[in-house]
Amino acid sequence: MIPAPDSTPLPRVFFDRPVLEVAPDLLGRTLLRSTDDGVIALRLTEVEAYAGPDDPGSHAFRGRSDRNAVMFGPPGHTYVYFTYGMWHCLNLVCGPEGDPSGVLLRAGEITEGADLARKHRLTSRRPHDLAQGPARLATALDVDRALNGADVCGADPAASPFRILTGTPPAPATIRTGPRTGVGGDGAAHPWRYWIDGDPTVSPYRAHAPRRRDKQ
DNA sequence: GTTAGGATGATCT
DNA sequence: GATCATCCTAACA
Repeated sequence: MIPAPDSTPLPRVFFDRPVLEVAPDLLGRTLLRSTDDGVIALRLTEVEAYAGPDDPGSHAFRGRSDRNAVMFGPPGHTYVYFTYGMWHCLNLVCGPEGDPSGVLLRAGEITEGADLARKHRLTSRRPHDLAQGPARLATALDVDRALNGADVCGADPAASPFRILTGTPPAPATIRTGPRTGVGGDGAAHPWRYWIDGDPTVSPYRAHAPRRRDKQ
């Protein structure tokens, strides 16, 4: 069977580029998540780039650790971390091996397997809520630390829990950029958040709000 | 429609 | 002990 053009898996060379090229290029692509219960397809609509060891917003900013080790590894693998005590977030490692860059997958549209995604997400009222926001996205796809370091470009597609398909990239004019969510300080200066303009699944922007430490 | 606050734990200083 | 690339609910306009 000859796969349709838009269902070709992206090869590793796709991710072996500067992360600021890869991130916008991921919009409109389809992330395939295979589980024992079925397949979920997600059309990516919002991502953020985390660019190397000098990016103060990046987990790799303070060097390599057990937690972020896969970011320093070869491109085309997942980086999954646990945050805020209850949520997971899913990233894709980019750039050549040794360059700790990655793309945070922030939001997308479930195009297949919505029932399965809904089962993973306990509270979601509307279809566009299912993967609207990085933690929701990871929850909908049933992603946790067990999937950290998974190969997205493995030789045997059947053996991988993830695959990214060519999909249908949006017209460049509809790609918007802005500051990243929740990144303050020097990191906020860079417009390294990318989304598809007007897409209902894009998460609402929340500016970085410094924690109040007053406790009278 | 908006906003404030609580939940919750690994990681790093 | 502070931080954190968040989400959800309740309360209010």
